[in-house]
Amino acid sequence: MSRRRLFVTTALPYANGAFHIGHIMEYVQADIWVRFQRMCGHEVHFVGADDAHGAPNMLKAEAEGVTPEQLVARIAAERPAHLRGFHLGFDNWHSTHSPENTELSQDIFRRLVAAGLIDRRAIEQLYDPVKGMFLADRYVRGECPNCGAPDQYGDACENCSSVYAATALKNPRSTLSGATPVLRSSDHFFFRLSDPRCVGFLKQWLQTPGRLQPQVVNKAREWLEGAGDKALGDWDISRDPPYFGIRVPDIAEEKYLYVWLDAPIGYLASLKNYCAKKGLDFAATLNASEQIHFIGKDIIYFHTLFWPAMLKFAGAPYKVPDRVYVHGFIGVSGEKMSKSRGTGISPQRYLDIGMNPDWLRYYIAAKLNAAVEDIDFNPDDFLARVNSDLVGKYVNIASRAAGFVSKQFGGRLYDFGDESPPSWGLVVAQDDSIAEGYESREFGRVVREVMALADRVNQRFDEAKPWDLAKDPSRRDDLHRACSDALLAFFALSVYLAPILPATARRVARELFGLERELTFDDRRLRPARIAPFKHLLTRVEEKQLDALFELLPAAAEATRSPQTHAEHQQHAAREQAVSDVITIEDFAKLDLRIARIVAAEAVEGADKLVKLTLDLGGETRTVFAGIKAAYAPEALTGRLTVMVANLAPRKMRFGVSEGMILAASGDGPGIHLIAPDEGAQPGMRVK
RNA sequence: GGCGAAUUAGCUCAGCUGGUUAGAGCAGCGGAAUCAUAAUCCGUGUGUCCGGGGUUCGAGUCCCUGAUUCGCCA
Repeated sequence: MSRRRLFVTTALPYANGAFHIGHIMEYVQADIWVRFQRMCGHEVHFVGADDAHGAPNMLKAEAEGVTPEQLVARIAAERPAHLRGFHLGFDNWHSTHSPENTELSQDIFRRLVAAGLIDRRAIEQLYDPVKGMFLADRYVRGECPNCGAPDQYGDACENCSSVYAATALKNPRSTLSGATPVLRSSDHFFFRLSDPRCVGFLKQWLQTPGRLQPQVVNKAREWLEGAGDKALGDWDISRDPPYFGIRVPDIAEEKYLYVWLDAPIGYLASLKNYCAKKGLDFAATLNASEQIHFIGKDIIYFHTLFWPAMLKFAGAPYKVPDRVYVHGFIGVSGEKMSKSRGTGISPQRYLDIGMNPDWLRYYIAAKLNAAVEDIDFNPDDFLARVNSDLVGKYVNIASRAAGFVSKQFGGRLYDFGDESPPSWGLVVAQDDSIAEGYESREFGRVVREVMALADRVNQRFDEAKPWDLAKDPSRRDDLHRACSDALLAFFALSVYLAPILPATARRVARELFGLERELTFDDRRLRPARIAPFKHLLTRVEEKQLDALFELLPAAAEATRSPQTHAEHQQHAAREQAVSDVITIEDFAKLDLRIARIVAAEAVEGADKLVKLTLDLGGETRTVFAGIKAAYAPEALTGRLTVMVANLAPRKMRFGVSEGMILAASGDGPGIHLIAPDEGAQPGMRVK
């Protein structure tokens, strides 16, 4: 096979928080694929970057009292340790807030202007007069213009699922300040995606065989070929200040490129930054490489319509993506993962409590295929799978055979010469299928095949009965052959698993077989001559480790088990006068208490005690139902600061989902007393 | 609401363009073995292939319909 040159990216994580399990899944998928390509001798430039711009980052930084740059830098500082922790072999990790990205984004914008694909149009938008900024749909709430449901977001109604413009909401208010937004006009730039040139190009781009998964092509075509009110629209790509982003070039006014325009360009910026470090020519490298993006299904729209069209009409040296590989979401125990609510598995915690990253990589690989399907992380399944497959089957081969060779043959493996050792031969014969599985991202199939081979090797070893052979000096040769065969097969299996288990395979190669270089896929046929005394390669997953990983979940389970409302919950808690059992500082640390600003409060119709609160946590907005109607008029609450439990499991109530709980004191008598922080506290600050 | 996807053994999942009695791993049960991190090996599956129609000599696989779950409708 000729040497491929590959430029591989993963979707850029938003730089306002740590990695979550979904990011790690995507990186593991891409990393496995990349490692396999490298093992085949192909040249890969594998890059990522932080997605730094946009309103949410700006607001979060503001809430924390830092600049957006400081916020982004703080998040960026965490990245390397997490990436290394999971053995993710990115060549470069950069940021969209960088000179390269500014240059490339402005260049692409100018070229699109030159191509006649950028329009300037005045549009009317809701504007927050208090905050002094235009409001994206997510920052406006009001009554649904269709069904009248209260407190709906500015884009769609959760009650009647009608879709509308934020300007259509009745009694709208800004979730940032609580103020009533006003309509204001401003000029925006639009990318003319509906231009026949774009549509024509995209139709052809989408259909190229091998470029996209069929499901993705269908989805994209649906958007592309939509008619009537579903027709493809032009894309609003500029924002007015204040905005954290890249300036629209060549105009006097202060306007910024929309974060979604500069984010994918961050792929190129990271490559460019990498090329500079390596002394490579950026344009030449880009053009010589297949450009491949791994993304989640949530951002198909951007990567199959805007992104290729932008690149196409920007012209050389830019080139359109060769392939976009889409994966589904990862859930935990059947629950949907939520970025904001803290459910799911914390990758940070996984590493902190010392769990082996290869376990997670293996489990993810076992569940992944090339389709756009969601997968589920199930703790019991994880434990069973890792322990029985990796320890029970795979490592066991080396563990049971190595002792004989070390003790009886001084670590020397039998020389089979031209003869093909049976177990080894069995394993090696499967190479095409394994390679094809990796190439096509059918990792689940690879894992199944490798484990089936491990089964066969164990079976043959059993049939040879080396423990009997060892008792019969005349059969010494048979013993040597059987054990060596098993160990050679084990080595070949390790080569197969190396993309998935890089750390483990590396130890096998170095510590057992004395191979000091990186493994290649050709090494599957290598027959090492010696093996060092066996030492444990992988420990088993212990249940208590999973308990530690999920420590936050028992509380969530408790909360969902009982149908009591928050109001009752709060009152119930207050009734118990005796001081509760002693807890440790660790127990206390589980509580994530935050300063929250009540930006809106309204009585809940049909509920005696409930007030529906909209809380600003500093860049993040939560809805909480609190049983404080008896003590507080909703109007009196708006604007004040209080303390909330930010990591309380969300609870579905009759009137909506409550995403936390605010703190209030109460005694035997009537009266509820909301907790308020001292002056200077800002929304989002942690209470501890 | 419209469009789409999913629904296969207790659990996690394979089943390509329809073709013999529907499969794997794990768990369970029975047995063997003792080299190995209680790992391994052998044996063991009466599953309404979500329900209901239909096409066909033949359907988990195609069509219609219903249910549930999820997604998209930018």
